[in-house]
Amino acid sequence: MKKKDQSRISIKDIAKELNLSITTISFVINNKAKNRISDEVIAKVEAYIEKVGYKPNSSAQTLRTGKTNTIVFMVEDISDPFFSSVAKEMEELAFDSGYRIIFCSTENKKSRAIELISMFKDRQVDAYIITPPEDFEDEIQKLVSENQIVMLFDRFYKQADYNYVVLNNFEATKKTINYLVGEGFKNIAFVGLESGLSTLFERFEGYKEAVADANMNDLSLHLNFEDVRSKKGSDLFDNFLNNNPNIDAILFSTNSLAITGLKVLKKKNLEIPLDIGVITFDDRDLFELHSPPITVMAQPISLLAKELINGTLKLLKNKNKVQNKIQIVLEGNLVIRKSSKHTEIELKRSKATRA
Amino acid sequence: MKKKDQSRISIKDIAKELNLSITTISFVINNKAKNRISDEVIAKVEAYIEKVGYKPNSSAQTLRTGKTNTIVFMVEDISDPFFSSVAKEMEELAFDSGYRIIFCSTENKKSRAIELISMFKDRQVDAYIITPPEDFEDEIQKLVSENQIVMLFDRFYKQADYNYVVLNNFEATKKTINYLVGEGFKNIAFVGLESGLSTLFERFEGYKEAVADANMNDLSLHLNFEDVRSKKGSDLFDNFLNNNPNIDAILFSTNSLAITGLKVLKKKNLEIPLDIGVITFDDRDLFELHSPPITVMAQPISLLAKELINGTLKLLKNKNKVQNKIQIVLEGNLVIRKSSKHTEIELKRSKATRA
DNA sequence: AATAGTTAGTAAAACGTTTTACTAACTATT
DNA sequence: AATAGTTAGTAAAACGTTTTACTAACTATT
Repeated sequence: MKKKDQSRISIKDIAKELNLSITTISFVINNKAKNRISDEVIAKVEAYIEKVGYKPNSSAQTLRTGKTNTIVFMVEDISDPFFSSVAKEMEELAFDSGYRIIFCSTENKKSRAIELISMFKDRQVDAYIITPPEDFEDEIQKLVSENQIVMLFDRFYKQADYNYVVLNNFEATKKTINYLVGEGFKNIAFVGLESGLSTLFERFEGYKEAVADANMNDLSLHLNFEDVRSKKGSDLFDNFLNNNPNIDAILFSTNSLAITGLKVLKKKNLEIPLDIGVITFDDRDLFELHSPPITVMAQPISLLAKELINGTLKLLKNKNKVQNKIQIVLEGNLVIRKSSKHTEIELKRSKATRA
Repeated sequence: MKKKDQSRISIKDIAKELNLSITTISFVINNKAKNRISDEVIAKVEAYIEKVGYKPNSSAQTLRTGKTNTIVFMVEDISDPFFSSVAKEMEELAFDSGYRIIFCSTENKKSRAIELISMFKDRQVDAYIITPPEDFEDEIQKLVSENQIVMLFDRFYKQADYNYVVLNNFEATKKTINYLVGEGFKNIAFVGLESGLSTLFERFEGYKEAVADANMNDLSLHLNFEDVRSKKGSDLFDNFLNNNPNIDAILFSTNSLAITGLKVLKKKNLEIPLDIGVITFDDRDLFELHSPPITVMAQPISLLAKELINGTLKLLKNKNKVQNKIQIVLEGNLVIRKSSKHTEIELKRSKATRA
């Protein structure tokens, strides 16, 4: 019957079929028909759309309106459970609002992040949720100055006026160290990353302040991002332990660092917490199932996802209006397990004495 | 100078600026200028494009050509490390070929998968890589009959003629069970999912055949997908162990099942492998770091990602030509660790005797 | 009866590309 | 010198929407 039976139906087809103009069809589709088009016609059009299962062509809509209903979520590494679990919850929330999330990984590389942004600009995404790699503020600034909607996640630039959703890393770390001090640990080490990123920087600052408050020394090791999962990283950590035999507890600044670290501790046959207490940022099944279970400073995944999506949707809704920046700082949640309990140590010691 | 200085530059702007037609510009952009447009003009246009940083508007291209350079990757759960690590490698490979991957999670729900496919049809993605949920063959069939490019991943429909990249689950499981038999385990249990999905079905079939070959009994438990991470799942597994006290080894059919299972084993204070040997499908940091480290039947992540992308790109390239189905079956890789070694058991026993 | 206002629509332009069918001007061939 | 072929381009239509500016036919008001 139809000329091109195999391709999708368009507004034009509907208009022809119902003997109406495409304008009328468009008005009905976009709920702009009230007080303009008679109720009967509206009903007729809606019924026909329902019947044939018409769906607008989104590239045509995008071409015309400039909107894509797409939000990009650019993280360091989508296979890191912290990022992928936030991603999954965001996907869920955004879907209900008619938005799609596109995920991608920067590998913490500036050049890759620039390439990705350039590609997404071509695709006219509506908003950018970005976990910026090292040395990226200029690019963020550029994006913002081009009137794009930008939300920073996990790390931000304190001095400037951006939208962000982050953890209170400084306080979370202080709380963690204070807890260790309270448990009676005397030489608390910090294993972090060589980095200017706010997240990592603030965690280290929190550590330093808490340690100083307790009249303890700064015992810290900082690896390069690319060494964390390599032999070099393991070796550096191993040496660090050898050179500082007095260390009786460690805070790992990221979950990847903790995994590398735990492997080394295991190889060295160091018993947790008897020989060394352990705490890490970010919760994972791994830490819960570890023997002994590892105490963690957990980030509120669901809340982070919710704030990111709500914030971004709000920015989208009020685009082109003057609006306040969205700046949200959430608190971390210390989950205490056996790896950091001094009571465990005493238990073991008393057993050893009895034996 | 320009009328609309803030918006992006278009072909029209370039044509006007260089006193050429938009056709000419388009030919140069799309490398169709050879033998048609003089070398000087080509050079001039290319230089200008470079200078102003022109990038084509992709929704206009999509509207005109029907292509989006986008591949959707629909998995069960993007926060499952198995899927997210495949996703990450695919993203990398696809990027180099000018394609973008869009990830999304079905949660193994048919209705959700249908919604997602409908949305992606509106967005005219070029290809679908799908980990289908339960009872989804009709939908896949429909998609294929609409002349869409569809590649199945992880699970497939054996009787029909689809494109797929999967593990040889049957052989992988047989190999695993044969290994356990060789180690001297006598009552080997299988913990799987109640499911018609080929992956899970074949794993169970492999188990049954291997166990029968060894003249052992089928000792299996099958949970519902939604119970795996819940208390109900743990309780069912706990009861299963209580009701079958003779079990001396377990194969978990997925990594999530193993995590649930390991938590229960820990709570019950069962020692691995002394009280019970453990093997699971899929490798994760968790299994390597576990005490004792858990033996796994690992899937070849990088190879899976490579085959998926190469296969899909090939399908895209030869679209509308007659072409063979892409049907790839990869072998699993048994990584033996202490959780399944009978030598470990003997070591412990001899120690116990000496004590 | 003339005028103003309302109702129920429509025509046409535009978003930015790609591609088909054309052409003017030159060059080579008889 | 006429013709055929080639070179180097261009005009215009089309993809499927949204939206502005218009209008014909009523209805209400003076």
